[in-house]
Amino acid sequence: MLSERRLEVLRAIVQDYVGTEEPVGSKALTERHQLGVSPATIRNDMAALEDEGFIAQPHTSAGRIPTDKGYRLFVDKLAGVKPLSSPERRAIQNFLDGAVDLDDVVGRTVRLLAQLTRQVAVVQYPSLTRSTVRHVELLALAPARLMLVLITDTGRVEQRLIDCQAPFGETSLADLRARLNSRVVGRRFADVPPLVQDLPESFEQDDRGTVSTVLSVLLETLVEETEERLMIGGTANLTRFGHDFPLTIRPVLEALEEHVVMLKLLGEAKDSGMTVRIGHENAHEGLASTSVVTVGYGSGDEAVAKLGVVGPTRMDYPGTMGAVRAVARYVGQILAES
Amino acid sequence: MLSERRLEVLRAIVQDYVGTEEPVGSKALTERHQLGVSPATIRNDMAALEDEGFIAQPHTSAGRIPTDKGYRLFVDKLAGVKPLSSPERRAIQNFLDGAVDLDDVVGRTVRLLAQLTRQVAVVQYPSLTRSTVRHVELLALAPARLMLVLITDTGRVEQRLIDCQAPFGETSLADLRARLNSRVVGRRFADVPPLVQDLPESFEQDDRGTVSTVLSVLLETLVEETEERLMIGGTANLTRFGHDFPLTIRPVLEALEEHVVMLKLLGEAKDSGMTVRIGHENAHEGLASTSVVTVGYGSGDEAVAKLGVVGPTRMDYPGTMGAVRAVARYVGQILAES
DNA sequence: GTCTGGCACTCTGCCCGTGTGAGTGCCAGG
DNA sequence: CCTGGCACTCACACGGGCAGAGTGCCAGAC
Repeated sequence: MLSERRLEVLRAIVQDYVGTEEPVGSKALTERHQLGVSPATIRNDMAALEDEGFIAQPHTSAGRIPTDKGYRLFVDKLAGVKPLSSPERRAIQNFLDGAVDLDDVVGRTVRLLAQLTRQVAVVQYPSLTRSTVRHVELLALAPARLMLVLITDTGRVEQRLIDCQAPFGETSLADLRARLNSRVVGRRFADVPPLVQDLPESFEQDDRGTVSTVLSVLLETLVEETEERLMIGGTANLTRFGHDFPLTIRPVLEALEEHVVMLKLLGEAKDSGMTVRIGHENAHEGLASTSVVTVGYGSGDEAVAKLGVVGPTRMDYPGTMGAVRAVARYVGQILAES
Repeated sequence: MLSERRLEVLRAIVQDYVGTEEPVGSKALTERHQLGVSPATIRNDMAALEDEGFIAQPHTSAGRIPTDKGYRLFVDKLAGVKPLSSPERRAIQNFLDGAVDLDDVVGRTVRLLAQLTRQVAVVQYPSLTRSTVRHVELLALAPARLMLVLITDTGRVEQRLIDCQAPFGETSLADLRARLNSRVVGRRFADVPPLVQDLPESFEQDDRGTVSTVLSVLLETLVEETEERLMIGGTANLTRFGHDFPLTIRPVLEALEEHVVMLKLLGEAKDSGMTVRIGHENAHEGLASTSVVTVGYGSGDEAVAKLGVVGPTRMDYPGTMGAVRAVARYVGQILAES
């Protein structure tokens, strides 16, 4: 087990390295922090920390930098979550309050998070699996052509075109619309299928085919749209990444553009509470030099989606975690109100 | 006026520079191209081209590189549009044919264009101003709370919540829905306002307020949503930009994220035909080192939106223009079919 | 046992001078 | 008007030398 002071040394190394972006040496450490011991002692501690794999030196006779494992220890044991200042809190609230619809909320959140953390922000749209149905609408565009519109409680609207085998009368349409709504409004997506299974039976022979088609399209929409969407912003912040540009940021940009990859990444994080994945802990190779801080957010107690930031492993963890948590809270509030 | 050969020299310089990314000298030129004259002669021609501002040298005694003005001349007079190979065409068609809805069409188009040109792709969603109304739906969510859903011929759906001053009966609602649709379906957005102006008068006193509110929300939606949306992809290609990274690509990334900026950029381009804006011809400062190739696309004869790519001024203009034009055509076809 | 000061050692980064090569401009002659 | 020749100019790569930061280790103090 590491002594108290050695942990303190690690903390100091992380802090200094995050601030200066340069390997930090024993002398500089004693100057900037009140450790109460001499550089020589620090050197011994550093050697121990290096043996344990928490820090490393880029070249012999350079200062030390934290390893992924070092950051991990720092995040788990040494760092708190730094709360935002109250002007910052106010700014967040003001900025988010202006949103007019769901796209706007997500868009503003992304920009906010990117600005606040000066990193790349990722915000997942509220997931449909956990949402409930607010309304199902059926329109006849032509005698044998319907449009299904699904409205969720998070304000999303999905539409699907349906070609029917046989014309479908206005009366039957109104009937189906009413019955559908009475059964599914307010329900969670996952709960819908059994509730509508027997609907076709209550219709006349001629209409049953169409009713079945409509139902299957509806269920398909519920499932399909579980593929969640996300919005990404602040990629310009990648330019502050490091000195050896192209090699580092190219794979990151590529990963960010592959929304599938990012969704998988978010999916691997805990549903509630904050998750920090550091460097190689990220499954995706392109993100090996980045850390990802994510947290779930939602309108009620339960998280309906996740948001987070992607930045260099050398990031200000307490600050970033504070910003991510705060933004998630406010977005949750906004969603609950609307 | 420049002699035939000097134009030929400029063309050769542009081609070589685009290929090698290095300043091109007189000797290398005579080796790679059959110009039929000696390096010394080329040098004279180069001096003349430099006097006219078409080429420049980064340092004394380095080769020449084209200036913005040089590229302009190249694009206007010297370069054709390089048609795609037929495998490429087939790939485009196959890839776009798989799209299931508008978002998917736009998403696939962006990815396609980015891959094909190896640059950043920008695709504007089909504009609402030029679209027509396919259906307007009114739903009662609560006695005094309506939802307006607007469906366009390009497959977009917009919804708005409306709080009414007074409860609005189901009969009146059906009435309003029917009258609205009979008047506006098939109309262009811009033509709608005069067509619905007198609607409130035909309703009973009690309902007039609500009808007016609904109309104003509808008109607002038509106008508001004229703010067009766009999708951007292929930003990872920016890493192939140049040697002096951060300074060059940072402003470009920033500009790309500001959709407002990009929309303005697209707006400045011609509505029909291809537009190429080279370097400083772009109003936005961050894009001074990029060229933007755009073209309108649409389901019919008329363009409903634009798409294009953003790349370094040193780009393969004929190839890029060919890809952009081809993609625009196929997207137009897809839109027309759906 | 633990901390400390001292010392020798090892690198990296920087500066500087040199040399080479690519490229130019100019000029005189075909 | 084209060409070959020639002198000139830089950017860039190479290599030595120097300074500085940082380390590891060891012997001695508390």
